[in-house]
Amino acid sequence: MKKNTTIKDIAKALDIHHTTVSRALRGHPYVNEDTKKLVLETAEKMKYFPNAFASGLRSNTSKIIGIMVPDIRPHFFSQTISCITNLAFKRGYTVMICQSNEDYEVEKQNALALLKNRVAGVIASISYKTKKLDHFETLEKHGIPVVYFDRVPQSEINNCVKIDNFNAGMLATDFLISKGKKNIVFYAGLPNVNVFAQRLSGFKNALDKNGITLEEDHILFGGIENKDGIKVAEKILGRKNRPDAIICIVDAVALGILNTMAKSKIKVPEEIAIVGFDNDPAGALVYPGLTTLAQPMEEIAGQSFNFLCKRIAGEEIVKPSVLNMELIIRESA
Amino acid sequence: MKKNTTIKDIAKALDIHHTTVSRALRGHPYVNEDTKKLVLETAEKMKYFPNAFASGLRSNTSKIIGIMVPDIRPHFFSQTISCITNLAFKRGYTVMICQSNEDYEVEKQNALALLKNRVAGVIASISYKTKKLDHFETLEKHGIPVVYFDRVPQSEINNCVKIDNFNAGMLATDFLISKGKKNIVFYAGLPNVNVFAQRLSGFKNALDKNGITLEEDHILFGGIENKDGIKVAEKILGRKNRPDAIICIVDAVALGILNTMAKSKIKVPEEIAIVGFDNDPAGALVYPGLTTLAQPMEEIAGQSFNFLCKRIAGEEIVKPSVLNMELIIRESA
DNA sequence: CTGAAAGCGCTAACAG
DNA sequence: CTGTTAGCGCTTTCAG
Repeated sequence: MKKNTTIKDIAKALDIHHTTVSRALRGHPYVNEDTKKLVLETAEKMKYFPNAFASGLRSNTSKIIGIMVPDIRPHFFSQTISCITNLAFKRGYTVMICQSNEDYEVEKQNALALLKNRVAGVIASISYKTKKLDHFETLEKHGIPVVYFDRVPQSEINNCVKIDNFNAGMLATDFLISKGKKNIVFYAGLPNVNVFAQRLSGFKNALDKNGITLEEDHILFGGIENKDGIKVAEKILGRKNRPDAIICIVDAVALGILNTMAKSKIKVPEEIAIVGFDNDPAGALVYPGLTTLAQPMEEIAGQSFNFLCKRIAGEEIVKPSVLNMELIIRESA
Repeated sequence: MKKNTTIKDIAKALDIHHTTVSRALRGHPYVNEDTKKLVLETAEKMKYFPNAFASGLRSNTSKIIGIMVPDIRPHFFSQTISCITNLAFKRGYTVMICQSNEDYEVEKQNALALLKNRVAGVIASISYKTKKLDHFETLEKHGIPVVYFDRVPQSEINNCVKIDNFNAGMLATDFLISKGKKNIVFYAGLPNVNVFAQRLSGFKNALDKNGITLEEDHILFGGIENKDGIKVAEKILGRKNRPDAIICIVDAVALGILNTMAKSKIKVPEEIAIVGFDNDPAGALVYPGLTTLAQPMEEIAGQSFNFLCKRIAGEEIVKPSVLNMELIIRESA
């Protein structure tokens, strides 16, 4: 293990002061062109790499941005993280990624880890269980700006990028109604998850607007995994008065339903149309393909990163970004 | 923006020396129990957070580990990154994640970024285009150990966790033969990608072992996306002498084939059986479900992290970890 | 344009 | 057990 080259080493080699080397390296204006060139060449030759600790210690900030999510694995998060990482790279930032696994205590510790490392800012999507925001407040108090996306705290007004889920719920419903469906079931997943509740409100609103009365048993709750879709499908197939369409707040469940329908030889979308949410890539691979509402992931990532950059630069965000989901029409509806 | 509390602030408040505070905070043995308790309490009260820059500057290392992958988004990578992140968290590490987008220059810059931040170690899966390893050598030269997984450099002998792809290719083939299939096509994807070539060798070997002669047109090459599967399926369906099984080096392509078969009302697996690789989650959601070979992702993550911890601790890895893929039997074969 | 001096926050070595 | 001293590598004054 070789000792790292420092600016002092370069200075010694060139018999100048290390301050000058520092200046030359950073493109400071007050440096003789020749000196500068010489320094740059020598740095290259001596394999100099700046020490982020030392500069961080001085500036008390880094070229790192923190990303906090509940889980890296779902398509939505891996996709947005990937986009943000690419954007960050272009601006000379490296990303530090934390996942809470939907655990409040872990999320808290992650925030502290980012604080210790004095990240320049944080982009976060919070865990379902997070009610208290003190760990984020701590970040802000230490001058680390936080921008939220997707799962934003209810109390946060401006520093966030969110989806108009109400509108998305309407969009899905209107689309099915326009296809002549009248007997639409809405699978709302877990109660008291904001995002889901908003989609449900959109559904109700669309029915209302179209003068369709909502049947009591047309709203279902339950888990949000594939296997839950199988349960739902079986329940629905057992009914005497079968619905002619199902809207599902997550694709995983919709795919479970789709699968069960295929096995039961129910024709989709003729007998039952299905619309999901979130544009899971599997939806494009199944047959029939799943019609779904997609988050504009690149835009979400772009806006979040943009907001964060602004906040890092000291600007204030005065209006949140509210983006719409897009209907992706495939075969299932 | 509040100034951060430092150990000196605590020292001043308690009228003791900051060295003592430092010792107390780190659980150094030579500290009076009472003093220690007092310091800990005061630190808590004054909202002290250690400054990673300062300690990093001293020790020239951090509690950060770097993860380098070509792309965060594919299921395999998001899954392994997620596992590694969780393991790292338990050991007090934070992770820094870099993606190269299969670009050698970006990979190089990412390595430098990790170097600047003096990460404690790196876990890497290299880009297809990476032939020169100087950026990784630079890391090693600066005392940053690198452990490779999945896409490991050919020259790397010990510090890696890899998959026995040859064996996996055999496994898939043997399975189909055991099901009575004789006329098996192998879709080998891009030529000169190691992983794929090894799977192909396994296929050839299995045929050989079973006394089946390999037909010229039973090995196909092409892209590795879903749409390439559609092309392949169409090509095969057009043949007078249709194969009775297809092995596909990636699930994405296998799923494209499966989809086309469903559309063409070809019975799977009766008329054509299909086996994929990599256990894409979509394979579990389609009907019929895709039989596939799965990487033991948790084990890969665990071994990689384990190797890295050993290397950080100064131990040498004397034998690479070679793991086997597991056959996941669903309906398609 | 260049140099000198000081200090960011922390820890290691040494002396009490 | 505690305090002193020094220094990690860099940047920011301030003085030439």
